[in-house]
Amino acid sequence: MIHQRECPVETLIHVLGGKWKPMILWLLIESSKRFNDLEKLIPDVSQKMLSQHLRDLEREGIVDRTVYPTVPPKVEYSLSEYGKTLIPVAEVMCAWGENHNKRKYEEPAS
Amino acid sequence: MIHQRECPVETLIHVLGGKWKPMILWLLIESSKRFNDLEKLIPDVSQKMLSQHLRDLEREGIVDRTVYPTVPPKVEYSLSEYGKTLIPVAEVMCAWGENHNKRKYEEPAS
DNA sequence: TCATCCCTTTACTTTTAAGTAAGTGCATTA
DNA sequence: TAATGCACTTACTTAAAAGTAAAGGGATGA
Repeated sequence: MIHQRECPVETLIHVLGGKWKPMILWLLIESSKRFNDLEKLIPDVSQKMLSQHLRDLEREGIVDRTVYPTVPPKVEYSLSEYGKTLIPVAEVMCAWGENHNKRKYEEPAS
Repeated sequence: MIHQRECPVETLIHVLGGKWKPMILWLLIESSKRFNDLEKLIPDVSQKMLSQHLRDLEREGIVDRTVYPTVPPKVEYSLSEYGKTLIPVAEVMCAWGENHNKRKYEEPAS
């Protein structure tokens, strides 16, 4: 499982690597959401960054983008079937991250 | 396990987030290594970046730094006990990343 | 007629990360 | 005397990521 010269950990980190992508993924794991919903749920994200990161995730096949041709337009973002393969990974990462945050909080002077 | 407002996935990505940290972790999972070993094993890393990322990982408690007061100096970097908690996480991330790379290779025009 | 809503895109600026090159210290070897 | 090896650090430059502000398009409601 472990080779010397390649490090696929980088791949995952690259896919989820932007400043906002983890949060977007997290919210879409919960349920599909519209652009505006995400904008409201992610404090301080700019429309540009949200749009850009959603397009990145779409390009990787992780997120599906469904456009309903209504007026005003409605666009729904959801995890693709492939994107759902990230859920267990995200959960493991989440668990470690939560523990790490707790650890930092408990012993800030180490 | 899933909360609305926090996303600990970000924590992990932040800890492993630099350009070289995943590779460093990967190599240290395999075995402890010296500065020069890492430099040779990671193509194109500069001493500055290697040093900086090692210090980051040390600060997070993931990597132990052992100095042997010999001349020339010998410094060994190894995974700390805490750092070893990252191994299963890295393996899950690695597995997903490998699959993702394969997928990309198989259908580059999706 | 004018503003409104939603989902963007574009042009420009600022911030952050990474790269480059050189230098440090000290003991051993040539 | 000078060069070598190891493990860095510092100062400076460049590249990448993110932030800001504004505009667009097209139907609907006031």
